[in-house]
Amino acid sequence: MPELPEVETIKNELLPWVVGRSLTEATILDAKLLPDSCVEELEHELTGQMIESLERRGKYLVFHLSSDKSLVMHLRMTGRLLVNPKESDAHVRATFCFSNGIQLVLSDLRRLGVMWLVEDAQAVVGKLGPEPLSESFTPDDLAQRLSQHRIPIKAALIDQSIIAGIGNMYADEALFAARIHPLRKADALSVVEVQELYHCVRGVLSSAIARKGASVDTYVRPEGQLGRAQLDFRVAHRRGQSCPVCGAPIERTLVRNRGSYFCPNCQLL
DNA sequence: CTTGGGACCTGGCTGC
DNA sequence: TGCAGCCAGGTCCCAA
Repeated sequence: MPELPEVETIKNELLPWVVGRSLTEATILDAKLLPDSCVEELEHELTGQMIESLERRGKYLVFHLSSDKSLVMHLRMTGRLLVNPKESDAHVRATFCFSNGIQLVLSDLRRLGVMWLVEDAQAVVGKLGPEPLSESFTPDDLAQRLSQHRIPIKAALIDQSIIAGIGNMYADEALFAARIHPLRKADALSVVEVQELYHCVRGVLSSAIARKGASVDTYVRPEGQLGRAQLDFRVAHRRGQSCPVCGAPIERTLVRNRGSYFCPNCQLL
């Protein structure tokens, strides 16, 4: 599932294909993709537009167009962006043809992905919390934000308005690395614990970007290769397997209705 | 106001 | 073998 490292990888690998290129044709095959606009209007508005730049904000992709509008995309659980896919695909939801002859395909098995064409991308991404990997984001920022919430720390880490880009998998990995139980209250962590968590969040995300994302479930990179970050996972999706630190079996519990994997011995409540 | 839980969506897997 | 039900989870929406 695309979280920050996966979306960052998609952005990096898509960049050379689309930036500076013009859209010759846009085809939306699933109206559910557009919560706020109609298919024909959006197809028409996109045609002829040049992609001036492409950026990631949280888990969103933002295509800045020559019309000064922005196409903002969220892949949610199973959305994929593929360049010139060779294999046939029953879940294609949109296709984009570019002036350099390439075809960009949006495929989405569970149909939860969405996109918006907006005057100002802030209308979509404005409510997001800080980027965890930005230089301006400090341990004090994290401490200040966590201190305002009584919710489980796991729920706080995946709340996009508190901090942007972390999803279920990387929240579990960061909490394991920091030896913090997912159900601890966000505002009850010590200064030392928050500092440790800050470094673990950044470490886990940076390593995953270096590995080009985690290919669990449906994630593949735009040119079809798999990511390798899942090979580093120590607790995520490893219920029953041995904790790499102490050997105890990894457990799964629910936090806000999300499966949460942790070591009951290393991460005490 | 905050917090928590369900809905959305589909296909693979598990267990009876 | 068949099939019901669980599981995956990002975000929105509603209720307490």
